[in-house]
Amino acid sequence: MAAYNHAAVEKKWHDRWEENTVNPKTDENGKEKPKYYCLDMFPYPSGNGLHVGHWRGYVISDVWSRYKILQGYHVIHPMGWDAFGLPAENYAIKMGIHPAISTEENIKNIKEQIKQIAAVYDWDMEVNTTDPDYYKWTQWIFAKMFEAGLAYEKEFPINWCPSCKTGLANEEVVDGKCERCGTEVTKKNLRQWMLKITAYADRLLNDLKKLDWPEKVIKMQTDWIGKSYGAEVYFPVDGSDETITVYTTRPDTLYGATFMVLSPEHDLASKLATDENRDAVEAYIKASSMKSNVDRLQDKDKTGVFTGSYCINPLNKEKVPIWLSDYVLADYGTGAIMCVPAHDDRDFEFAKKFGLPIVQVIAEDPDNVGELTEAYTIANGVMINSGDWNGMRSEDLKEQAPHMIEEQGIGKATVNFKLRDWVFSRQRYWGEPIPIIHCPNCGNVAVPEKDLPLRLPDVDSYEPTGTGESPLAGIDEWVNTTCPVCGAPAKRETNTMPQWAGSSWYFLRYVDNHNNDELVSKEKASKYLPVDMYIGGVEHAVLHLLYSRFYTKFLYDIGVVDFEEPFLKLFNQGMITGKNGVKMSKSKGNVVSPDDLVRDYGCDALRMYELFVGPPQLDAEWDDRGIDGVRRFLGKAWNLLIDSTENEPVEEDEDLIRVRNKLIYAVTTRLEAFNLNTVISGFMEYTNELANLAKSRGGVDLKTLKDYAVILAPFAPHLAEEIWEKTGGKGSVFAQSWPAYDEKAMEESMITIPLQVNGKTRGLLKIGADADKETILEKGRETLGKKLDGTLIKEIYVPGKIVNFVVKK
RNA sequence: GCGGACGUGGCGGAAUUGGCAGACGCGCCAGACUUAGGAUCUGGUGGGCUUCCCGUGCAGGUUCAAGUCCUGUCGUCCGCACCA
Repeated sequence: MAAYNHAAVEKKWHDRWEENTVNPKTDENGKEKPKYYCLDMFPYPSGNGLHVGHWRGYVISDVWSRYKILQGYHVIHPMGWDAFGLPAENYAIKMGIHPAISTEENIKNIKEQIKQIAAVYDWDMEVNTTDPDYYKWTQWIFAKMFEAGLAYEKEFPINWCPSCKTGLANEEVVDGKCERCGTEVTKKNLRQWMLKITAYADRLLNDLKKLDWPEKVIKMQTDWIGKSYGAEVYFPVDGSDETITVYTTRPDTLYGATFMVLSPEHDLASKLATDENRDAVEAYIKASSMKSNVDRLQDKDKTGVFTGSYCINPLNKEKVPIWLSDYVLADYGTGAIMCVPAHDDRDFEFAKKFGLPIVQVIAEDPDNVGELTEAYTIANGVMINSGDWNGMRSEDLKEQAPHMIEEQGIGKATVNFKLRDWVFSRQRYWGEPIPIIHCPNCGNVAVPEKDLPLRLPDVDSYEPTGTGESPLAGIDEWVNTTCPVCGAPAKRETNTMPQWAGSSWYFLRYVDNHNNDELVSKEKASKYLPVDMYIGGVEHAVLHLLYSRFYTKFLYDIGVVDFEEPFLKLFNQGMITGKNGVKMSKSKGNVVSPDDLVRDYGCDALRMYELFVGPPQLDAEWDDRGIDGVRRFLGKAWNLLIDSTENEPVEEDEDLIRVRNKLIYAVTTRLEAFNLNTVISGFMEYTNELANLAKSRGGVDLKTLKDYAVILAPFAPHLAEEIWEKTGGKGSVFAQSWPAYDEKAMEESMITIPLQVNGKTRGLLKIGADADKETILEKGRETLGKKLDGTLIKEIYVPGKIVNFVVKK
């Protein structure tokens, strides 16, 4: 028998799969809903290729898909290309190749790399976001949103990446830096297309409850949406008609409001400055506008300036001074706050710094109120210094105050969200043109459906301009058009969409990718969707995953799909890192390429090692050396199994049946629990046991061989096909069904019971599995002998598990 | 500061309901086969003062029995962060 030659075996089956002679065929018309598994985001063809970290997600989703195929499900496991956007465009600019050309080349390369993984993708379902037949529907969705009033234009200071030379969504700014390139984000006043994702805030929040997603991601989305309950309160400005409206979550502390702070961007900011304070106020407003996001985040020392004006506290009619400070955010709530220094850390700090009065209105013990050394921030106590409210419990008042204020006409109950509308336009070339025409008579008009796709024109210069204009703005013959409504000369919108536009709905298109009349047919959408399990890293928790949910809800509202959530279950796999947990990247020089490993150890070995490195949901440091162990295991399995097919047939016996069942049990239950790393160790453990049995028997029996081939197939498909063929099996191993296990057959005739004295193991008792309690205790006492010296107080026997003697010395 | 996850041999990591801590693998040690070994195979491998004792970050607690449950505490990593 020849030793395991992975290269020969893998080439053989790779070729057969390519020739399509033995591909797994699943039953399209099975009675159960097909299972749909998908990677969290399809790859963007960047030109860098895949590293071993990318492999992990692909392998996990493939193993699961193949397992479900073997269980008889019709499995949808598609793949496609997220090819618009910055990475593809930046690569093209760097290489000096038009993005359309470099994208096509990169797709070809990365497809070859993905084929190395030997995953069962249905390439007939392939989609590509840069294909006009695809982005026709990306544009169609935008046009529908425009019709529904969810896409609108607005000019305001947006996040601007000076390196990428484009505007960014809030979700794309991480620690004040560009999510893509790490450059510090600045503000730029620009006319933008916005998507009104805030209109869906409540639904996006509430429907999180329906999802089988990791807690962490649910939490991140919940925080990002950031719903809070409170009240708006009206503070008339003393000696003026103006009123300042503030938002507060603690209207119960209204009597303690001793000053007001407006953000420097507030409409009234400079208006409120009295003559003697005007210079200081104007200087402060100017200084704030110069501050970058990062400065504003990092510099937590409170600064501020007094306007000279006062408001009237609507409850106690006290005069309270109005200040400006940049710790108040312009775009949250009303951009103005009432300050209760006694019960808010930030207000406390501000009051201390500028010598403003502090009035405590909640006390743990009203009869014993000392001076506060820090803010008392929890609503847990009795109201004091609060007029009619004195004596009430603050936790009750916190609930009632919004309505009491509303009845008095000095405010109203309100909810607020941190979620902001989505800055949707990009000043870049490589994206879907926004299908809007600006008409002097009709205003903004959506490009009619019959004119979609609105093709991205070829240009000579596709580099970003940096002026806030897209490169498309320079193409007069494209920009100038006529209004589809009135026929007047009009101009096209020249901004493009962000990369998220194409990736927010691609999972819908896979199942009906050639449909020219609809985004997806109703029948196919309801037959195959939503996605049963979505697999990927945590990095899209508030980007892609939030956007896709929003898109899906919108498409539900306009009747395209009949479900509101796209991904029922989400599995977050951990990242594969280089040494010391450093993220793999070209610049760090710690990228491990799968190519050499596939050549030297085989695809099957690499697939199994990707799982064996650690629990799939945790990060794992890559260490090349570990793959030796998996390769040795496959060699052992080969020797055992192929030998057995070549030697005299072996009859099955009790021991072989027992180990076979234990193996199937271990693999099945661990797979079901998604403990993929321990599935591999289970294979190793029981393969060693089978090898021991095989020594005296000259091999293992045919049933064991066949079952082994089937359960190995999701993990090491090449080797499994080879074993299956050698056992005389017909067709592909993937046409077989997953074997059942018999728990009865797993039982041993002799069991080993640990004998403990006072909870510490002091001996072992090997005894027939049918021995009764008395026998076991007696034999146990005998075995331990003088280790039991002392007074025996208690004997505990847990059937089949353990014996514990409690002895007093 | 808030929220979450995690702390187990030299390393990656195992351990249903509390029931033999360290499965499986890497590495290391010894041996076999070899002209050779960074190939392959076999055996060993938590620590110690080795008839016995100690060991799952640390300190307590509950229990016949704790990696697992409870209280406190320290550390690492991640996410959010002036959201009123």
